[in-house]
Amino acid sequence: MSPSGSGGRSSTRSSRPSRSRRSSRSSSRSESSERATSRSESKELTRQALLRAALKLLSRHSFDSISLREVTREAGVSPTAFYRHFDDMEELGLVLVEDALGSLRQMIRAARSVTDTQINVRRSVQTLADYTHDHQAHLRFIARERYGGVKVLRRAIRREIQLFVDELAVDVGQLPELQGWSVDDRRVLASLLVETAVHMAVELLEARDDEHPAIQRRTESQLLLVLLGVTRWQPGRHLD
Amino acid sequence: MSPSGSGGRSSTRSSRPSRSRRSSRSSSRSESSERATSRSESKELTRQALLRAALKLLSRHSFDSISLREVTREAGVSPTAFYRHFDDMEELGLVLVEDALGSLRQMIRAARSVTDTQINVRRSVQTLADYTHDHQAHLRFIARERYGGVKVLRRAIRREIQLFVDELAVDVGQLPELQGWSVDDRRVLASLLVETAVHMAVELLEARDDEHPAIQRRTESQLLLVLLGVTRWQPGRHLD
DNA sequence: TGTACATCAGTGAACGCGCGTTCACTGATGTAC
DNA sequence: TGTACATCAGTGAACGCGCGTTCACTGATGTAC
Repeated sequence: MSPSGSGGRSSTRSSRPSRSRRSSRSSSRSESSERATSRSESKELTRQALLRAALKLLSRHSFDSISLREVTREAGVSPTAFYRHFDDMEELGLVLVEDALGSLRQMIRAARSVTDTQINVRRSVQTLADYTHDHQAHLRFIARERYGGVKVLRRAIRREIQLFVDELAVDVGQLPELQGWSVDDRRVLASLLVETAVHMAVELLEARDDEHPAIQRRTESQLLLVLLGVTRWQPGRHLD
Repeated sequence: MSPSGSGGRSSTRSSRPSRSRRSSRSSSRSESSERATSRSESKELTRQALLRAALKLLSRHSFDSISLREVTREAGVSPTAFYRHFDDMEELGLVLVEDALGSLRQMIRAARSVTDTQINVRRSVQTLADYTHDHQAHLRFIARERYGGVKVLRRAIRREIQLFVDELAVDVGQLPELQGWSVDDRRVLASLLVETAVHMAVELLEARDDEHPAIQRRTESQLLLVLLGVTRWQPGRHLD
């Protein structure tokens, strides 16, 4: 049975074509087979269906509490098929973290231009908000598991967020106002910016649509407040 | 069987005296019975044992994934005894949220004096750090379930944190630098301070002991950065 | 104080259910010639 | 192109287990007189 096969157990599931994936003309293009990767292609489709199914379940439950059988049921596949793709749920979880942090990494990169003028703050916040809207499932998963019940996932998320902060710390070092700031001072700023961005993202996920503008405006103000502080900061002098 | 009774299923459990709770002299103090509340007292002990057991399990797992039987096993009580105290796990969870937010409320109150001078920042951060250390289980639970898989808990936590922010927003309004700030501006500041405090708390919970000083110092710097921004903030002028 | 009855916190057996994992299997896809 | 064999993604039955909840119960605590 294919991921979208006729199992008929989960009531509403998006159907995808599981056969006839080759729509190009059948004229022999070359000597190699025209549809050579068919088996591995369909295996990959099932793998993606499992990941998508898990992500869907994770919008309502924490990783800790979803079962292998639930995931395969949602994916339209028998429980045993799972083991063709992952050793266990934990391995699937780590793949999800990687995928999701790809999203988060892009989001944080979009925040890089935050540290300049007021216009940029507003535009960057809008970019972050759009990104959040387009990657709700991944971001919700990250927010949920960042302090969730599965240690290995917490660790993986924590490590990646630290990398974002370090990256942003290097980046802000190029701004004129921050000449002469120590690495530590730049990390202080970077983590505050990242946390404020992440906080906006998770607030947007929790909120009703009509609350979004207020949340974005609040985040804009908070970033401006921080940036005003930056102009008065005396590197290394505040904590003597 | 009492919470600390001879069930003998969970291997290491702290034993508490379940009898002889009256240590005061037996001289008839009044006409009413000297140990009249014995039955309700021991019921309360079991209730507390269930809550404590749940909190202990929640240090390693999310609420979503712990079972009623696990909780009663940890509490040293039969599964059916649970229903003498709570309708279901969700009800127990809401009680835990209330208890834990009592802790968080005190913690945030300790942060109120943050908004003045550098000395106060350092002292307030230390107060928050001490508080975190003393209420690890409650704070971990809040951090985990704030964006966790159980909607009713998320809602309860979210609502209470919003109350903290509002409370702090009123409080900072009395500072000389904030005269003339609108309610919205004060809330912007208050939520930034609360989030920074909460973030420090959860970072401390995740970190090794030797990492704590660095986390506290970073938080001090972040709060100072924000407070520097406050002195340059022009109420209502930044978002025209 | 003593006795007879009521209350009720906690018990233990039983139930049907979904779980993770194993196993031998099926049949379409892929490959060698 | 055609045939014979190999590969392997996905299947379905089976297992033992822990789950939430029900039920009739026990016996210590509480109360009325």
